[in-house]
Amino acid sequence: MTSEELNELLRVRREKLAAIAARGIEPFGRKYNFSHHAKEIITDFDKLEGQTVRLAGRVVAVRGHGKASFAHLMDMSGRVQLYFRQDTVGDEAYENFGLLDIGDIVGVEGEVFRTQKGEISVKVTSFEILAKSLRPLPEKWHGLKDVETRYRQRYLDLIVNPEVRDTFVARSRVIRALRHYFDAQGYLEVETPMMHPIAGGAAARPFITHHNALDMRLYMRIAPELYLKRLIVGGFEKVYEINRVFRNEGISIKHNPEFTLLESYQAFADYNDIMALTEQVIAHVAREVLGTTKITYQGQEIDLTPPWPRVSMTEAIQKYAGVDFTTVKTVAEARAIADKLGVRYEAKQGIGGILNNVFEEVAEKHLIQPTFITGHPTEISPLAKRNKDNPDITDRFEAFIFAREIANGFSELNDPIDQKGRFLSQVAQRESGDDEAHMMDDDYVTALEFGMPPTGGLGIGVDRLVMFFTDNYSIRDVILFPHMRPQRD
RNA sequence: GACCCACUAGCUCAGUCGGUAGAGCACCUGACUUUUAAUCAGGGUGUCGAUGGUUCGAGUCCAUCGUGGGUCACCA
Repeated sequence: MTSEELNELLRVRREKLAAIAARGIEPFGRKYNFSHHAKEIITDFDKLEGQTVRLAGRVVAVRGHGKASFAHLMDMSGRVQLYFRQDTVGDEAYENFGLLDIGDIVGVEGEVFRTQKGEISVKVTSFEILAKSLRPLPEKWHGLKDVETRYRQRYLDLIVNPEVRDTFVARSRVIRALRHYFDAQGYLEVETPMMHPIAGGAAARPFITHHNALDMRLYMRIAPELYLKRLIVGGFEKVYEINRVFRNEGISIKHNPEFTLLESYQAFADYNDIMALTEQVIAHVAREVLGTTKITYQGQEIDLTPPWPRVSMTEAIQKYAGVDFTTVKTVAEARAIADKLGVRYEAKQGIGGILNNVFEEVAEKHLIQPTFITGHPTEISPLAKRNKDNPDITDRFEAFIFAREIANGFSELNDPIDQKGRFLSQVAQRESGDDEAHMMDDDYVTALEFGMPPTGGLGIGVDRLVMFFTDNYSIRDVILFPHMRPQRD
């Protein structure tokens, strides 16, 4: 909608804007010193009754009654009723009141009182227009439902749908609780590069960008992992980072191209320590944010109280498909099991890859209550330490809640020779067409050659965690501005 | 990337068999000094997502495209 094509609703507001200016009033004000928030007027009424208060916020409803009018003012805390009387504010100010629209930002001064019908209100003695609103807000009763508009114009969603504001307040509290937990455990919060010459630490396609002055290709990071472990080599014993990573993949109810990942590393620990850390930190966040470790997600009761059961990947397959994968020695045998279960696999996949496919197909959907799955194949875990008794699997776990992977951790591979070999086999996979396989990172191997203590590492998808704690079904509902295509005509 | 669904007023939604655009809220005009989804009287404000096609006639049928949602694939 261009300015040349203003419809009546927009035109009327522009006319009021001009009328306000013609009266010598700035329609876009400067500052306003407010004394209270709307919610305080309600909660502290006994103390504030008869007192003069100053509030600032958005007019969200107006009910005119001739020479007196009611309105509702909304600020960050909530809303409170305003009462405007011609004989209280004066004739001129009451005419100015007539130029207000729903959506305008105002500052008001007035006396706290209770109306005949019992609603706590502020009897306005004077007010200022702090910002004229030139566009109508969505409807007061049904709110804004159109999901496209909600995401593209999130500010409207936040103005009109209070539960959306609650979700993002809760998101902030989740992240704060995570930080508090790691800080209290003696972890150092660090920031590592967002732009990487080599995109490592996860199996994912990166976004590619370019540095002009250096004339070099850079990748937006897909994980901070390899940098955080360099810090462990450097002598930090406990580090964590909470920030964005970027993966050039499809968008879905569970995926946004940029998402928030928490990674932590603890020197001299192993994956068992990290499993304990995981269930403790998630339970801690639940208590901090919700006051309980028993949550309801999509109508399903979920008990986050530690400890969570530990089940190996092969045990889970045994349990849910009745198949013993531990005896498999050849790819042919693995394929035969997959075929029998109707699980698809690719030609390039070995025993480990097929095992993982079978697990995902037969077991994952059963993992509603928090569960640690352990013993992931070495083939799909190029950065994890091999199990002492079985080199084909790693000391790794994934935590599942509501059939969704919420955390991933392992004993970090600190043997540079093994790591080099793992990279080489990843490179071979890349060369055979797997563009999600790892790239060779010689600099990282060099770091390991200086000696990295045995280390336990953890990654938690923060957005998904927020989804659980706010009972949201789509990741878009816990990301303020989810990725969208640009609008076209 | 594939398939399915949706797109009508500022917002939320109706729209029958293809017959020329509707409601509530919002908005405009008027009345109203304790209302609260205020009320009362009057007013419809629209490129029916876009472009083609079929038809005497398309919001409606067909095709292509766009955007969004869902399922699948990939991933956390």
